[in-house]
Amino acid sequence: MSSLQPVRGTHDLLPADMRRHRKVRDTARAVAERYGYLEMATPIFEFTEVFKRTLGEASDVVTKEMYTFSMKEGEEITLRPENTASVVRAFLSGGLAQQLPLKFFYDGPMFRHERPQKGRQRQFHQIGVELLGVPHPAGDVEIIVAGAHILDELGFLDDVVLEINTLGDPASRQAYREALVGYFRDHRDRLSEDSKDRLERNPLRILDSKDRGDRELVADAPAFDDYLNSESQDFFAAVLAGLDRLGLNYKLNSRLVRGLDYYSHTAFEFITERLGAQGTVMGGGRYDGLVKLMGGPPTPGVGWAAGIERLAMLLEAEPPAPRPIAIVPIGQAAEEKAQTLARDLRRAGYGVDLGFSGNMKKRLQRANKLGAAAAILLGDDELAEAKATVRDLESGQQETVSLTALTDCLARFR
RNA sequence: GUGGCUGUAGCUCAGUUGGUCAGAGCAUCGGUUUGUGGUACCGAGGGUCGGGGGUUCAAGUCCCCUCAGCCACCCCA
Repeated sequence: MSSLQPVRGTHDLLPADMRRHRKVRDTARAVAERYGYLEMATPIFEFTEVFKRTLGEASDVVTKEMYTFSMKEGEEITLRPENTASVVRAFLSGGLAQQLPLKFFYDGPMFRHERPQKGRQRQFHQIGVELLGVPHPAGDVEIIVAGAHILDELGFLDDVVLEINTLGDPASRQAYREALVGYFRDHRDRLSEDSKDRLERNPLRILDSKDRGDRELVADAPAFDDYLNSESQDFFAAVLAGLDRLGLNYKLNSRLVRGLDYYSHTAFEFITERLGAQGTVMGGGRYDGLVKLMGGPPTPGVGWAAGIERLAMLLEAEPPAPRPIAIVPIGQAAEEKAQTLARDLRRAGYGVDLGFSGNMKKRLQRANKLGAAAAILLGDDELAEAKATVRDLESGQQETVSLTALTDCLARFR
């Protein structure tokens, strides 16, 4: 392997990629702010314990996907594999429990040592929102609707379906889980290898197995509905009613589950067919047990996270690069004048390209390549009269104006 | 982590049964045009054929290992 290759599963974001990412981030942040979700950021690493405790010792992420480092002082730190645990940690560190409810938006890199694939990298980026302190189904509804709103603003709500399910409250969950484990234990020999493993670590996930044999077993497995107590049923019904009221379509999917114990009630994913197997573009749910699990006061929470790379891939239009105005000096005197002119125009708010070398032809070629909207030709002829020639690079038309009138003349290229 | 496919100039690719097979288009650079870009024409540079090892008189072409990408599983955003 060449040391000049980027580390497996990492990618450089060159300007064109960056523009797509920024489009996603900026759109998401702007929409989130309309719902009152304010941007915040946590460090990209935390004490390993923060993730171990919350994600569960047995979870895939903790057992094999974390980038963990031992520091000289004996501390163990981990590059964050997701952001919810960090946000809750910040909530507790900052003593924010007095200010509920809280609404946060974040974006940033996450790290997971998985096998790379399209839409799945080892360093990837997420945007996300968290709503803390709201026990009502209206909170779930707001979170989901805000997510849909972002997808809509990005232009691909139609390419995505919202799948939703309930995991019930802890009591319902526990009862169902026991019934499920009992059922699958009785048929253990018919389970796939993967599912035998899941049976110990995360039995609910068996429901979502793609294995044929598993699916046959699942078909006759106990149904969650029979174990949902009335409170849980009412809660879910209220969430769905809220979505209905706001006109957001969804598809019930009883196989959609979350493995971790702190999850409860609502679980949802926005899924697209356009990205192959990595079709989940935004996913989240309610995590009423998390804050307490981390040692804080019992505090309900709901949120989602979305993969920026995946969303960026769905973007139809290439976000355009900024179009500068090119200054093309001809001759030594003009070159010096061009520097002060560039300064003045930039201060006036224009994007200005001033090349460092080359004759007129070269500079015009460069201006064209950059997509410059206009070129300002500065030669001896113009300088002698304190004028400049402004050339519209689209139409090819040009006119000579006095330097004092230049800013006005350029206004249409803004 | 498991299985499968792929890897030739900056990019997209062609290279037939191992023997002028190191090529094309685009891009880049130069010229036609020493005050006018985008079009056109002419020309040039650029590749240890992902890397390493092996088989052979001879390997881009066959074998092994390795790295990376892609697809699926797993997991999830």
